Order: sequence, then C-alpha cells, then structure tokens
Amino acid sequence: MRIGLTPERVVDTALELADASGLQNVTMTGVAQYAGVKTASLYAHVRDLNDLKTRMALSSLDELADHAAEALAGRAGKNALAALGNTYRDYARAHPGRYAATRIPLDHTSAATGGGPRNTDLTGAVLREYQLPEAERPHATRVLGATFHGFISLEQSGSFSHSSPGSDVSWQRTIDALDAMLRHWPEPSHTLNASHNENPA
Amino acid sequence: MRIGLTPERVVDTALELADASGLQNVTMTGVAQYAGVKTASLYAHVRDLNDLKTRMALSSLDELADHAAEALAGRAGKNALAALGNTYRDYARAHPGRYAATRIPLDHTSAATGGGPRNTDLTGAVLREYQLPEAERPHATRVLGATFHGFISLEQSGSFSHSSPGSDVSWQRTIDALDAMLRHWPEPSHTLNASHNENPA
DNA sequence: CCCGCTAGCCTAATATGATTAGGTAAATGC
DNA sequence: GCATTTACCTAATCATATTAGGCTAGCGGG
Repeated sequence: MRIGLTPERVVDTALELADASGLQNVTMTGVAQYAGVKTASLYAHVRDLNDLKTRMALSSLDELADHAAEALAGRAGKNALAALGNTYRDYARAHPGRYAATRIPLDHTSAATGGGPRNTDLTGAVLREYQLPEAERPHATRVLGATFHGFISLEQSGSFSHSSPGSDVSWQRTIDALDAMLRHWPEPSHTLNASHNENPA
Repeated sequence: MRIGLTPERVVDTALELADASGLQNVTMTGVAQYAGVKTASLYAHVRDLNDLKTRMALSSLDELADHAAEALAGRAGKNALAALGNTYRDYARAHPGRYAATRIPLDHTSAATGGGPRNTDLTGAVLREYQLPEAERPHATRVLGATFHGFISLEQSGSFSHSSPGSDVSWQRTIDALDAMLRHWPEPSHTLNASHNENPA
C-alpha cells in the first residue's frame, strides 16, 4: 500500500499536525503516524527533524507573506497598518502551528532566501504613507514587527487571557497607538537613553 | 560523596546551564551532569522536567522584577520607560537562558502568584507620568510589554543581525517612538479596524 | 503478458533522554 | 554508638531520532 510520499507531502502533513496539536507534537513519530507510515520512511524525503522544521518555517513564512500581500493590495496608511496586523493575528489564530513554525530559527541562507524578507518588505510598504525619513524606515519596520510579534506571542501564551479587558480591545488600541506613533515619529535624539546603566543585570 | 542538593540548588544549576548553553539544553541528564550527580537523583528534589521548568520561570521572573524595581526607583516619564526597557534587554543579553525561561508557559496558579504580576505592575507604574485615562492603562501596558518582548525576541533570534542599521540604534529609536506614542496616545475610536476581513487565512 | 529494476516502504538495531522502583550508605538525632 | 532518615545510586522501562539493510509494488522494455 503505497501512499506516494514526497517532501512536500511530508511537510504539509507536519504543518497540519502542528495546527491540530501544536508544534511541540511535531515529531518524526507523530508525523509518520499522521501520514499512515512508519517513522523511518520519512527519512527518504526529509534529511532529519531539523530539515523538516526548516521546511515548515519556510513554507509558513511564504504563506503568511502571500496573505499579507493580498491584504495590503489597494490599502494605504492606517488601513494598511491594520490590514497587516490583522493578517498576522488572524493567521496565528487560524493556524497556530504554522505561525509557531514561523518562529523557528533559520540559518543565514534559509533566512535570506525565503518569505522572511518578503514579510519585512511588506511591513516597509505600510510605512510609505507615513512619510518617514529614509533613515528611520528600518527602525520603524522593526518596531512594527516587534509589536505585532510580541502581542501575538503574549496573547497566545495566555498572558492576556486572565486580566480585565479582552485582548480584542487591546489589539484595537494597539493598532490605533501604532498609527499615532508613526504619525508622531520623533526626531532622532542625541540624548542617549543610557543602557547598561547601574545594574548590569 | 554528597553534594547536598535541594530544590533551590537544582533550579539554580539549571538556570546556570540555561545561560551557558541555552534553554533547549536544559534536560534532566544535562542538569544532572552539570551538578555532578546521576539523572535519577534529581527526582528527589523536583517532580519532573516540567516542574523544573516552571520553577526556573518563576525564579527568573522574580529576579527580573527585582532588577526592574531597582532601575525604576527615582525615575519617571521617559527616563523610567528607558530604564524599564533597558533592564529587560540587558537582562536578556546577560542571561539569555534565564530570560528564555521567563517565557515558559505557566498554569494559572503559578502565573498569578509569582513575579509575572509584579512585572506588569512595574510597567503600569511607568505610565503614571503619561497621564493616560484609567481605561487606557491596561492597553498601554500590554503594548509596552509586547514591544519590549517582541524586540528582544526578534533580536535574540538574529532577525536584526544581518540588515543594515545596528540593533542598538533601533532599540534607541524604539524607546523614543514608544515615548512619542504614549505622549500622543489616541482617543478611543469607534471606527473598528475590521479584523477577519477578506481572507480568513 | 511477463521480466527486471527502481524506489517506496518496512523491520531491526542503536542512541539519548524521561521517569520509576528499589537498594546502599552517609549524615543526623538520641 | 546506634537507628533512622534521606541523599544518591543502579537497573529497568518507555518514547523519540536516526541508520542500515531488506522486501515488493508497480513501472518500463521486451
């Protein structure tokens, strides 16, 4: 009884498994069972677990960039900002395993090649209407990425789920606040906000 | 040859190991070797690996809150904001394993008890000088937490390390931008930033 | 229609890590 | 100095990753 496995099918199976039972349950054994095959058979299609995970990350990053690109089409300013953020958050909720896969550490080559840079570029595109000085763009891109990622991460780990306001409202306000931040982007200051001050941790 | 292990010593050993070789290398076997003891011996002091991880998280969260409290003493406004952010970032750099332990998911009871809430309260305290309406406080607290955590997380995973501006500069600008965001905190809008719009992911 | 080969899948074996059961001896208290 | 506690150990079991080598389904050529 031959299933007809290919590297792609293995990765897709792993991604489904991840969404269904969490990235931590994506093991060779788990994927094999889910695919109706013995564990060792997977090694004909992916080098090892690390290879599988890397492919999962690249696939998810790509899918995410596709969604983001579609959501941004024809939007600008705050609408684009909200669309981008919502795309990430909605994706994380609809596909928690795939979103988690997105955070798997990649080696330099994989990181430079895949959907990662595409996502960065799309974030950069959102900034266009905010007219920031050229030199400020990368920083603003990073803040947006950090805030979106951080919010989703905290939300998914349950950090928000047991304090008063629902996290939907906070998300709403986060978008509003980021929009305000971009519209009032500060001049580069020469006053250092002294790091490594008194307590070297 | 008795070492004189206690739960605390086991946890401290695990935390040192985490800082030295990464949280992913904190295994019963690894901790036991590091402590100069056989693996099974650890089970007299911690229930299992999960218990160990939980204790690591609580210990680190507490230590982090201590540092933050000390850093905030006598500061207000943007100075307090920068001090808080720098405390987190410096801690993450000085103790990557402990910081990572900080992100270990906790059950409700542990989460409500330990240093987690203390950290949240300290973030709330930073907002005092920004005079936000009572109802906006929790949202602002969450945005700050999300941005700090997201930035540090992206920085540590190397996402910033191979694009042009150094991440120190971006961090500087992030603090400036968050300060601007808090000073220009937007009125609650009734215009929904429509989530779940076209592509349900 | 059948022969032979390629590949897809399997069994078997090894290694590492978690966890439990039960034993031995060092420290502690009387 | 003896008994008890308990810190630590050995041995065994189970799950997962990974490698080596075997079997056969099903395809291409005759």
